Amino acid sequence: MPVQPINLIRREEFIEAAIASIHKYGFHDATVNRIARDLGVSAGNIHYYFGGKDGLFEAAMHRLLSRIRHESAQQLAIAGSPEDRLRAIVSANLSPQVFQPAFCRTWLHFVAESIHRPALQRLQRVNGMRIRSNIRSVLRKIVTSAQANALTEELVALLDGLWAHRGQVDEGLEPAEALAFAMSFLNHRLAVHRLPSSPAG
Amino acid sequence: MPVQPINLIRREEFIEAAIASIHKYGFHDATVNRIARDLGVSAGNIHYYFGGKDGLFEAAMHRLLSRIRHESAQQLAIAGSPEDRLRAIVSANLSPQVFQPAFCRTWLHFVAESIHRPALQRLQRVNGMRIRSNIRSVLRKIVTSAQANALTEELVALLDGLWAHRGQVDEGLEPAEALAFAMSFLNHRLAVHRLPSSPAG
Amino acid sequence: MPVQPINLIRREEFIEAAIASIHKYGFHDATVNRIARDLGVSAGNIHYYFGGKDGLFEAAMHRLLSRIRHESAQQLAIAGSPEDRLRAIVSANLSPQVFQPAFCRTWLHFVAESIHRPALQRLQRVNGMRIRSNIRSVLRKIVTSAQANALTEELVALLDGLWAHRGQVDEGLEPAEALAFAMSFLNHRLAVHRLPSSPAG
Amino acid sequence: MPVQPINLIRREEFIEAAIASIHKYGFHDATVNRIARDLGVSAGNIHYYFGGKDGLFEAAMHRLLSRIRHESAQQLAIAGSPEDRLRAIVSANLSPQVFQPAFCRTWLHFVAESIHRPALQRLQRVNGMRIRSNIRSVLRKIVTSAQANALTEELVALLDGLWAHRGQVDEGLEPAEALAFAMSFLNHRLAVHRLPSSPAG
DNA sequence: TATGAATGAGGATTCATTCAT
DNA sequence: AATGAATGAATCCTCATTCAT
Repeated sequence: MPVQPINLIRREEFIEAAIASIHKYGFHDATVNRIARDLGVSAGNIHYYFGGKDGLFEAAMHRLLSRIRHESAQQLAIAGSPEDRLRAIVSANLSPQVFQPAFCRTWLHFVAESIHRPALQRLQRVNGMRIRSNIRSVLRKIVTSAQANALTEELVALLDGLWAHRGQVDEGLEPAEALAFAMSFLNHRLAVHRLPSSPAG
Repeated sequence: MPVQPINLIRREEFIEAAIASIHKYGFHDATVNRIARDLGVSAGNIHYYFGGKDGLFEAAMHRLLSRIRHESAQQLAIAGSPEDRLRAIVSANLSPQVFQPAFCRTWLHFVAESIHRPALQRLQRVNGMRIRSNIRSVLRKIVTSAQANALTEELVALLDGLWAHRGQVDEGLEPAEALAFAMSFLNHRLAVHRLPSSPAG
Repeated sequence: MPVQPINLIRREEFIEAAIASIHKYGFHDATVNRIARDLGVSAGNIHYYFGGKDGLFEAAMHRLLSRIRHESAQQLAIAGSPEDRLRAIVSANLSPQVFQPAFCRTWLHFVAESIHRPALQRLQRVNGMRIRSNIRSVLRKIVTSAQANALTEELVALLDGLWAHRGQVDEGLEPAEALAFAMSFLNHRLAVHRLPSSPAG
Repeated sequence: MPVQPINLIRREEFIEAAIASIHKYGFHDATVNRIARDLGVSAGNIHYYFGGKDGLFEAAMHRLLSRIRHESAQQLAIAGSPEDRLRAIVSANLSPQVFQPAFCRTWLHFVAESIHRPALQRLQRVNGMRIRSNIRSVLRKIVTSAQANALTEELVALLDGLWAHRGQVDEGLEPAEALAFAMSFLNHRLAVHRLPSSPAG
């Protein structure tokens, strides 16, 4: 059972085919036969390259989260102020490259399935910790630690909610719209903390 | 094959068992046999009462959404001002009665599955329209129509994100915490609009 | 298990419903539930009146063959010469009362199923012996014994073939047409034997 | 799911096993499991090769009718005069190769089942048209067109009746006997038309 | 008599997986 | 490296049958 990445290009093709199949047929109906057929190869290859269906799906989820992480890294590289960095993270999670139906839908399925699948759950948990850590560390430069914690959860929930929405409907929430909503949230939400006095005062 | 609700009590038992099974085994492994066995009856009954597995799951999703709707109605009944009504809606969606792991997890599965299942999608779509309509109508009494639209999407996304989070981890986000995050969002977010002048000048 | 003909009228209703269901749904899909539902009663009654599905179907086949036998008896009662008697038998088997799609189709199913069902096979065998005996006894008054044997088989095969045809297509072979074919056969076939010398002579 | 005849030999094995199973267990009890088990393979193969049970049965019926057609073609190839051709057709339909219990019984089941199964009905209909057309075209060279039509129906009904008989009883009507009856019919029936004047005067 | 809820065996079918080639 | 035939467990579902009411 050679699991070594002998042929990385081949693996990538399978992973993309898997994501495409989940998007096309749904998680339950994305069978190894269909994934392989859409790729024009035999189903046996999936076991050769990934050890089995679970292996392929884990690789696919890993790939999905890597793409988001990569997008964030790119946007953060050109960001300056803490607020710019925050906007970079949000922007990265909603960029047309990652915030596309196929990705959001597959992510939604992975999140739902991850509950009863340790391997997927681990990936999801690590990713959640990473993004929260990123956001929190930036926020602490702007607001108090307590406020940073709350705001982090709000922001993560908002992003997850937008992804869930995008994954549900074929046409509805375009990246630009989603970004507008998120930026609206961010601007208004941060504005309160920048004020000299509490509004309820 | 009576599809009409002949024996409503029996149907409720099956629906609860279905939700419990999805929570316990996951959507994919919540088979008719397991659901029936956990209830101590024969699998054939599911087809007798619901016409099939899909029928049961549709009824279960319907039940789930009804619970949330019912909770909202109750909380709204005692709410006075528009802001109170808004908090009532948020509070209802995060109350211990509905914001429980079994419900959030099942909801997460339903949302993911609904994409390729017209019957579930319809339920989800109607529910989404209803909650957005509720929130928007209240918000329009506080802020401008444009602001109401944006705020509605932000709030819905936040709630969906919190539900997704609660559905993913067995122990993590308690109803009280989630409510605190949502209220924090609501208070700070509305505060901006209550200010005499925009902070950005 | 009261199998006694307590309520003969009720039994007749079930039998007619069974034949109608076989005609309507086909033998395989004529389930006890469907038969009972079409009659507006509960499926349990079939077991009460007939001991089970097999009992009902045996009764139905018995009824079917009785109808043909009854029709033959009626036609034979008014027949005079041997040739008239022969025509009476043929006419009875193709009369509009018995040579109807529902009967022919059900008969076809019974014949096919009878092979592996002793109870049905016995009925079919007895019926076959009876009709052959009837035809042969009449023929012996017209032709030689050897010729009578051959002609009997030819005539029975012809009638069975016409029934099979009528059972297969919804609209095609009307009783009048079938009767014309059978009479054509009979007249021409008997004509040969009435000739003073063999045609090949 | 390859529907193309990739492995024709394997397909033939399944078809023969299907016919044997229908002969052995009856149509209703010829389950995919039994057919596969009798062949010493797994039931899944039937779906792999034929797409399902229906596909196998359609292929089996097709095979059955092909055999008869093939037999007719062979016999017709060596036939000379119109009457010889007629005898060839009759002889082909009653030859020991095709007029065997397994075939006649399976045919009987197919005919009965074809009523509610479009795919089987189409095969049966096409076959009926072909054989009628063959017989009629030969008969038109011997008798008038009107007589040819009637005689065709008589002959087809006779053959169908003989097949039905052969399919019903395990041992009863041997090919030689059936052929004798059919030839008796043919010779006597044609004799009338060869006479200078009708016997009825 | 009659009902209809409940059963459980048995059906076709799907699918990940294996393995000889 | 790749195929695709073959497997067998597991799934949903159907149905005749039973039985308390």
